[in-house]
Amino acid sequence: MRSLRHLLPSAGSLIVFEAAGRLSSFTAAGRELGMTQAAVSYAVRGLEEQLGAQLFQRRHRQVVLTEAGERFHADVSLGLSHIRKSAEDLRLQATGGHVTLAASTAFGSFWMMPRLQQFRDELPGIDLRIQTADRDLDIIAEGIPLGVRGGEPRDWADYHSLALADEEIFPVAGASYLAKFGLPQTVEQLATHRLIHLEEPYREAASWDEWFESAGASLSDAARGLRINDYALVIQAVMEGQGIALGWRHLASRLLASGLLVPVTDHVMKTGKAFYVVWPKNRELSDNARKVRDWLAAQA
Amino acid sequence: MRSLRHLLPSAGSLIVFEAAGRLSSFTAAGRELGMTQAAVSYAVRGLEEQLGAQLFQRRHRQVVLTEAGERFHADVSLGLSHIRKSAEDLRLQATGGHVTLAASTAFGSFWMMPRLQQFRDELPGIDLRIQTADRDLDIIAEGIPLGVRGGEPRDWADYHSLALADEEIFPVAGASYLAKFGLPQTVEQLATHRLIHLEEPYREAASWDEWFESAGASLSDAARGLRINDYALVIQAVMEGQGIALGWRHLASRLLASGLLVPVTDHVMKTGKAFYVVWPKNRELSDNARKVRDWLAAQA
DNA sequence: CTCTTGTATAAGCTGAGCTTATGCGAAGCC
DNA sequence: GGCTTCGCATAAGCTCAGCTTATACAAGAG
Repeated sequence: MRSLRHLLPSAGSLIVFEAAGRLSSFTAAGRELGMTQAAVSYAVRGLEEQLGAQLFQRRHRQVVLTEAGERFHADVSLGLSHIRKSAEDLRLQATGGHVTLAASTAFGSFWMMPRLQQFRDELPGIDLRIQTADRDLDIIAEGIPLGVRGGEPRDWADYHSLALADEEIFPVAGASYLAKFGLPQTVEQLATHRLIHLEEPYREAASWDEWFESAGASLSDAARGLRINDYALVIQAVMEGQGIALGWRHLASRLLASGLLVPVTDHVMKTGKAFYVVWPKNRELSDNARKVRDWLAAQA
Repeated sequence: MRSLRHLLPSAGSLIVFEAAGRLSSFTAAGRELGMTQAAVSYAVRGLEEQLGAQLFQRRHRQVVLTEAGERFHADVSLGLSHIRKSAEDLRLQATGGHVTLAASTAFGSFWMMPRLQQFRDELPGIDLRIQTADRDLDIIAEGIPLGVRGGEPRDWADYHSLALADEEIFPVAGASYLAKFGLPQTVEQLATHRLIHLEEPYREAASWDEWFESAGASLSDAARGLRINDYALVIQAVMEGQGIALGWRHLASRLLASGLLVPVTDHVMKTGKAFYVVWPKNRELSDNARKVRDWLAAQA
């Protein structure tokens, strides 16, 4: 089986051939492709010579496909249109219509979803796609224009970044839990309640131990309580009254505002880290991706 | 809708991309395509830049398609394989396996068919295709390598030619006709019989008038008798006893030898013309086409 | 630690892929 | 019939896209 590279004088001559056959004219094909008639003539002739078959009958001021040319044209036309559609989709995704944002499930659910209507109102015509994952995606490698990450920008040498929110962590409980067990008034009381622990396998997240330490206390039995490996599920459990969990302000703020979640104690742990929208240094953002980035930063 | 020519850095980069994705290696792709690894790297990078999307993750000693790259690869692979198949078929037809011979229906039926087994025995492995038509095809324009024509080579400036048979014409009848009406002994008697006239719309063929004139006689009522516009049908009618028709020696010889046709009178009209195998001056014959040509000429 | 090997990239080369200009011929028009 | 139009083929010339060779670097393997 021979490669097309050996079968053809150049792959570009296929594109030229397709246009000439469709338009029955070398001059019209040249116009469409931004070339001269002479270049089209040479390209078609090169193709005919390499394939050893006459593809066109040359008529007065016109060319007509031979029978063999007709068959070949049908196949080439089908193949190229397939490829063109795909290339256009890919380019659209990369440079236009679609913009993909890679983020955690929790960010998607609790930060972006409550703001989606606003996003649509302010940036109509941009098709935003959230790609969630249980780890921070290598968006450079994946060809995704934008991501949201927690941490410190100095750890991401290949990325630009803009801050979205500082990392502020405090306990949150659901109303039904508090109605049943009462609201803890002090850090010490809190330690006696049911605590829900987040255990993400890939992302580093602050734990209850760290929070109590930041409050100048200690948790005597760290093993007690529910353990869940997805923060979105943690929040669901809290709202259903299964216990108290640590809340990240930027994620919990909408739920707090609506009363679905209630802050517990007045101690807030500030890690010094923050959440950022990031994008690759090695590639220019499309106009739309830049707009999405700027919109995100404006929510800070 | 943008042309592929504007969407891609070069169409050739599609072929390179297809191979690299299939082989997960720029070095292996270069080997297959007869290029260096560096050229592959540049081609893929050009494609990525033009499309604005990362197609591969670069790993140690390996490349892996991104999700976007996978989708694009599937489409490119499908499109290119479609085109490759077609190009291979076309090239095979033009240069190898298939050889097409353009000829009249009569030549195909009465000259070639009786010799086909012999052809196959002597030139096994060549797929000969007879393309019949009611006129002499412009085989240069149609991209057909060989043709059979009656006439004079000086009328075909663009063709080479080799003689197959002189044009010799005499009346032939079927056995059932002769059993019923008797065998005409003289040209004058012949004139009283049922004569079948050939009226081809495009090819110039000798008529009964011409034949009688060559025999020094005249046909008093040229309108009398069956008129048929296809010589193969003329011969069928003769064999079914509908009348007597003019026979061309090179076409009728096998039928005469088997007794299906009987020569009438001993007058033979020689036009000074002949039948030739012809092929275009502007293009080299493939090996197989040359073999077919030589085989045909050897039947003379 | 050394070695292997496959990707990226710099520097340089060259001929494929055009361009401009012109010739030719088939149609159409008057 | 002569004249005009215009689209294909082809000659001559140009140039930069598409390579090549050489080298740097890094991830694995042993």
